Amino acid sequence: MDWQTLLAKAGYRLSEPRKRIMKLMETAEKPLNPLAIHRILREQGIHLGVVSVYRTLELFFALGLISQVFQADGLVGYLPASFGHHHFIVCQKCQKAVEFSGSEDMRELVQRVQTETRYQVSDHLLQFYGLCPECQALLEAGGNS
Amino acid sequence: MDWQTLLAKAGYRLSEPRKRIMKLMETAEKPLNPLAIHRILREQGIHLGVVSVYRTLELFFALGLISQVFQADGLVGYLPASFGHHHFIVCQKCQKAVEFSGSEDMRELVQRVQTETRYQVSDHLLQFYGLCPECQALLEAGGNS
DNA sequence: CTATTATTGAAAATGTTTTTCAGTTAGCAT
DNA sequence: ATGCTAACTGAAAAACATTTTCAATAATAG
Repeated sequence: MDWQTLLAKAGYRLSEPRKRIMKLMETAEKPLNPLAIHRILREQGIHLGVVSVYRTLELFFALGLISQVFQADGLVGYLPASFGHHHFIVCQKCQKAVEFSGSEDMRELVQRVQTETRYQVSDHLLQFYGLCPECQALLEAGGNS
Repeated sequence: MDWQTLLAKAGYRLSEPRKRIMKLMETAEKPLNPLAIHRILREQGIHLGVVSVYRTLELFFALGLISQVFQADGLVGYLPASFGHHHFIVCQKCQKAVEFSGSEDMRELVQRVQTETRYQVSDHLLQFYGLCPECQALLEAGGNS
């Protein structure tokens, strides 16, 4: 089920700004924050107000259509969220973000944390940082000179 | 080694605002953001500028003396960071945050992510959300009525 | 096609963070 | 203990980011 169907089923309209914003995020390789989205779309000649960006992101995030991605520089950006449980890994050099799946591997850790803290775990935030293949290759090419 | 020694060894001074801010975070059970820290200290009769709060948090974070804690409501707060590898679990009801240790349990996941994405993992962001013992107890007490 | 109302964006308002710079203070040397 | 230095402070201003207000526009159901 694509995002447009999900949006309609949730009772929201498919407006032009919403389409443009989602399309931009779908074609972006790195997370984009509200002001960056606004600037880029303006540069592309698409006329929209910054408040629409904020509202759209807020709605899409609430509906689970997009995910927050925490960049190494402290900024928070957004990228489309695929169906099911997923997280992102972000390149510390070029900010390119790629999704990886699931949380099956964390069961032991969750158990330990629950035992250790006596909290009842219900959710988690997980993200990795590292170097993407391309930046690794650049680094290795530079390292050999 | 306590935070004061670490700060001195890094070449920074132990000013009154810095002491007050750290003390507040040390006695807080929930993460505090810059404006909350400023407000609370002002309410306690401690006169300091909001810019000192921002600068102090920035420095302490850079030195690893405090950690960012992502609250369920989307806000980011800070709490003292203990030595070594650690993360936080935050109560979704009362915001109380407790630290838990380490990342030994994540080795398998890291391996899988590296294989899956071909990224070279160097860091990660991990936080859990759930109910603290006290809120669990309150919920159970309410559930039985 | 029309009517309805969700959605938009400009402008204003509000909130947050950073810069500037003169005054204050932590801590080192004597 | 005292003096000195430069790190640090905070008020004010500036800059930046986000939200509110409200009339106009547009998506979509009938």
